[in-house]
Amino acid sequence: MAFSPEIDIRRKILDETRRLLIDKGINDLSIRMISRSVGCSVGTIYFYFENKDVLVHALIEEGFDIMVDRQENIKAENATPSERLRQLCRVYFDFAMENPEYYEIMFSLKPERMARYPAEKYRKARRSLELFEDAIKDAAPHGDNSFYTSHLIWTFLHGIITLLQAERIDRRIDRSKFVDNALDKIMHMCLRESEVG
Amino acid sequence: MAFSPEIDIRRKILDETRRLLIDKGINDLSIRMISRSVGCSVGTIYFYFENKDVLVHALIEEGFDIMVDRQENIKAENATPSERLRQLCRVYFDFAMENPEYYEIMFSLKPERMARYPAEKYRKARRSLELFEDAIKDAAPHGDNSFYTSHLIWTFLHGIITLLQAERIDRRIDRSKFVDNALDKIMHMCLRESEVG
Amino acid sequence: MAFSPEIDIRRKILDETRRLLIDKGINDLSIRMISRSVGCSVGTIYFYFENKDVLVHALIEEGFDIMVDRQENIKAENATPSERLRQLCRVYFDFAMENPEYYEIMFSLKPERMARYPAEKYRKARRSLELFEDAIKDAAPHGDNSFYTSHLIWTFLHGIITLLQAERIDRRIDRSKFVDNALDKIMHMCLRESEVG
Amino acid sequence: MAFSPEIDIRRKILDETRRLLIDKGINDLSIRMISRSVGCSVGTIYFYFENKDVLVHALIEEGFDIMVDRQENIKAENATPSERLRQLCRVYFDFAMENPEYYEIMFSLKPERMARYPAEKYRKARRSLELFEDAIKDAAPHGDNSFYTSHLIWTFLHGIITLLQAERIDRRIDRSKFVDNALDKIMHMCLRESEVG
DNA sequence: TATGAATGAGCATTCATTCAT
DNA sequence: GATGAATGAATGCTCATTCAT
Repeated sequence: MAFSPEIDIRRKILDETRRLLIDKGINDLSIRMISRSVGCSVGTIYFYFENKDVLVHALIEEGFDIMVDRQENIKAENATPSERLRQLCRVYFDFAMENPEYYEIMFSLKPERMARYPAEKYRKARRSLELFEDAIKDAAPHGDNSFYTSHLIWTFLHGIITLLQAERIDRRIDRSKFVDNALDKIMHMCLRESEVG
Repeated sequence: MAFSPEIDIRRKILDETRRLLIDKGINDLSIRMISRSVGCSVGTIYFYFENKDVLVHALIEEGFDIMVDRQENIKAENATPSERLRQLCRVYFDFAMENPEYYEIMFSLKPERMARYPAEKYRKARRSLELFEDAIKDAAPHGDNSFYTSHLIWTFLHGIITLLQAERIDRRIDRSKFVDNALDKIMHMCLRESEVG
Repeated sequence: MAFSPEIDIRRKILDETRRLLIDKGINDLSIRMISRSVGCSVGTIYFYFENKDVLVHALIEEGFDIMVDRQENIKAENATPSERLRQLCRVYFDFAMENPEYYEIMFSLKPERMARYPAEKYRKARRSLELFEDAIKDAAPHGDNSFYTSHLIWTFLHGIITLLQAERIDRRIDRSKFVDNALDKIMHMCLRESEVG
Repeated sequence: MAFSPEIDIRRKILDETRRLLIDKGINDLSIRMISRSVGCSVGTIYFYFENKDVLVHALIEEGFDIMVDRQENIKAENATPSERLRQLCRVYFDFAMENPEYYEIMFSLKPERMARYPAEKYRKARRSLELFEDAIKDAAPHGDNSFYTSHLIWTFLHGIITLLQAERIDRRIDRSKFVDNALDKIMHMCLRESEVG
């Protein structure tokens, strides 16, 4: 009971789209390009995805699935709460740097430029941030502004990620040290924030 | 030495392009549209600008001119160095929020997706960051990592700006308070960084 | 002798097609749309109808069935022959105005632009005109040009109908009065035609 | 000072469009088809005509120009008023039969299926009908319902024309006699109408 | 019977760019 | 300097139709 050579065209469409996203970006991505890459007709794309936005939405969903899955499966039984928070940040950062195409459509698309991401799917998108919140609560249990703080951490991470991906960070700066240092500061901020603020 | 009735078509092209950029965004900006707006032929655009990328580069340059100009003209004679640093951040943030389309082409375009921004123009682009560095040196004269710190501040600001512009920040969060709070933390970080690190 | 749950898919296809024809028009009617409406696959449509033209022919046939049925079932036992003729005209006119999309495919499609309407089906199409002929014979029994006259009446009715449907008739003209008046003239013509001509 | 081989592309586009309209009809007319026929690129069509509707509108205008011109230039100094009216009808009929493509877009397009014909152009479209009105006033000066009557005549002519063009008229009917006979009746109607009504 | 996956050609429209004048 | 005519390739998307299962 062998698989046909075209194991799963839907899958192939998603994969090729992702691949193309990396070097073309969302704006220069076209259905025809994808169909050429996949080796099928344009019509076939439309058979699996109602339109271009729906196809991109499917990829966004995948991205959140993968990222949140990684975040939830951090193995750190003996780690201190603050070590866990730091690992969460690392996982977020690493996911972004390893999957710039996912990251771009997940966090950089301006809503006015494409159909609104369906509301029901937003829950998963929010899950990532909730994990930050939870970890902050654990690391600094006396504070109650974990919601606020999680956004601070997130925006900081996002800034580093996007400027690195846009190649705007001076090459003299050691990327790894920079991130570690930034995370140190984030950690510190969070503790003070929760203890004091 | 009279001016021709069309004082400066090149100027007019840039002005109209800027205007169009602001309400259409870079991706919906077309040469034809610009020529229609300016009231000249497409050919004329190509007379002054080799191609679309060159025109966009000119816009990027203008963006930096405007922003750096604002940063350099902060009037704060009696302000403390740290107040000045804070104002610098504010000016950067405000420029970004008031000119999202400029900000996007200045900081979010991925270099592999368009003709390389000419090396000589990068100097002006770097000038903005140098102003941060200088302000940090003043505010914390004993440290020597102002280069590093300026990048930290910058990435933080950039993260907030881009997530706000992509409408990813929860609406429950008061934008103004969030930014002020973030700036407080940035300031604090910088001083400790410079004093201690 | 139980019916299958899908009593008659062919019937359902025709019904949905008719429904769609009415609010979309023949040109915006697509096989896919029909299959979606019916709840079957496109293949199923092709199982019952060789191609789109055949399906449209079936619709034309239905149109003639409905119209001729109405014409034949005029209840007017005590009416004079000329009153009956007038009613026949009214029924024709009303059918056309109530079912513009039907009327269009029945009478306005140019034969060179689609597969020839099958010869055997033309009989029913002609039936409508024969009813006019019969009525004219009754109303003016002495003439023998009822064939000719029926065409005159028909073309007149058709002209009014199509110009009304194309919204070319001045709005100041009261549609109902206009038609009544036209019918008066048609009647008058027919009598004279038959008596004199 | 010889003409270039492409005397006037705009003209050629209009001519080819007209030619294609004859056997394809408005619904199966495509810009690509036209460009192929003309031997130019699609872009060239769009250089001369903003879009498909504008191109068709230009043809409609041409049609009215030609038809009204013919109607206005009837030479009939010694003719009686009723002879003049009859000639007007003849010219209308002949124009329609000789130029079915013009006639179709001039009088059969349903407004919901394309952009509204620009209001300012309607004046010329109405001119044709006004000529009928004037002729009726001359032929039957005592009546005052020439407006109404002109519509009657027009609808009658239109019905004959469209059914002939759709090849719905029985071949046994002699087209020329049929029209003459119909015109007789129309004439008669008009006189009575005006005298009596 | 009925399906669903797939195709290839088509649609109107827009684009950056060229080039003779 | 500046124009305007022209192109070829691209865009997202829809279509009638086929066919192995």
